[in-house]
Amino acid sequence: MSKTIFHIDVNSAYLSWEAVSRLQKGEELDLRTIPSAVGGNPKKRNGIILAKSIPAKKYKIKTGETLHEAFKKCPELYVVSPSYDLYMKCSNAMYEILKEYSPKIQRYSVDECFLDYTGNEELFGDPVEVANIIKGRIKEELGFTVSIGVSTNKLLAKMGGDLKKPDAVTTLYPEEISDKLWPLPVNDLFMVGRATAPKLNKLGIYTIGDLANFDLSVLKSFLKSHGEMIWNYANGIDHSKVRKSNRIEIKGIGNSTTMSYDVENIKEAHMVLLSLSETVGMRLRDSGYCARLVSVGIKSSEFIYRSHQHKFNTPTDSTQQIYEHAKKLFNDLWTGEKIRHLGIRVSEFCDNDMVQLNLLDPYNEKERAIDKAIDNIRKKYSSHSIIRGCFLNSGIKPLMGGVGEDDYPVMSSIL
DNA sequence: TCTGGGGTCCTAGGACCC
DNA sequence: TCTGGGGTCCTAGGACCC
Repeated sequence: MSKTIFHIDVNSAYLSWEAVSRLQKGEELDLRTIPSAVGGNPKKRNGIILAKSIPAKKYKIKTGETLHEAFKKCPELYVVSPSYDLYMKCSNAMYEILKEYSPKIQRYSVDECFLDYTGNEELFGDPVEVANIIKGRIKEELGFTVSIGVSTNKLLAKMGGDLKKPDAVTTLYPEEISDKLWPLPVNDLFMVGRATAPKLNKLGIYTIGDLANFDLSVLKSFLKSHGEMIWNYANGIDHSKVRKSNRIEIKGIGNSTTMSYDVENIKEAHMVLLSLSETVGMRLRDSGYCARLVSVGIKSSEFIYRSHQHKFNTPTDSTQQIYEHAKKLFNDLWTGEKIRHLGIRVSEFCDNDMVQLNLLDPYNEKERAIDKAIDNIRKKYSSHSIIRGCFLNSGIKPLMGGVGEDDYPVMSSIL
């Protein structure tokens, strides 16, 4: 029996949500009606556009470009800083509406969900009509617009929703693939990105249709399993399930930062690592896991990225231990190049069952108690209510991670 | 290209074991 | 001492997503 899947995607999510929130607070101005954007700190060299309004789009402002570039194109661009707590609230509110139409919902990202509508026709009615009702309710009750794709699997629903934005419901059923999907450029296909598209072009593949009708075995010899996957996608084949998730199970936690200047001495680099360890450690403990793999990555001023990782037998969630591992990895990795960007990631999780841990772990209870106490103070007051002394007057932020602003975004509890 | 930050998955090669 | 092949684990790096 064939399934019925919806893909729901918030249009320019961050910007829409900022606009709605401001209107609700009584502001007159609707950010969506002027050239505006959500972006990182414009004074820092790494400030970039995270989302833009439709009027901003007319100035050819693109997501991901620097604020500097954007201002050159549109000097009067109105830029606001991101507020992740707000986005999580909006995302949750949308999820609450979706839940009324099916229990099988996968929260794919903060602004995207898959919904398995299979078998619910008798309860709520025709899929396209219901998709329109959902779209209308979100607009009416929450104040922002979504695009919904309707089809028989997740891939087609997602590609379908992309066909028309904003504020639209679009079907992409298997019998519509050749008309609606195949004429599109191949890089519009999910999982065909910057690296794959030129390779496909070299094989004479320019549209999704070209890919769908290309010889699979030849494609596989060039692109291995990735080739087979995108060939399936081009033909509308996808057997993945809507994985029910009111919270997504996470596999890794990482934070990284581009420094406001290139770091060239080891002491400063270590401070940045400590700062990142603090954020990663807090999030890890908050998630209820311990990790047994730590990796460290460096991006040089020439944009060359390298990483080292280390796996160990005793899982940990201690800030201090994460930092010690990170420091060792960094010292192995660093050859003295100017450092633009540093990152730490932990993965290979297991539950942080206390009893077992205390038996196995040299990381003593005192250390654990300190981490816990600090976490509680930060949760109760603010993330900067307690910081390490070494950061005072150092010019280095004591808790790094997250985009732009100083506040550590507490997202891990839901995504 | 004055190129962010947070994720996931895959592959290749080396080490090590039987 | 030279030689094998298969399996698993670990690490580095690449590619993609939002």
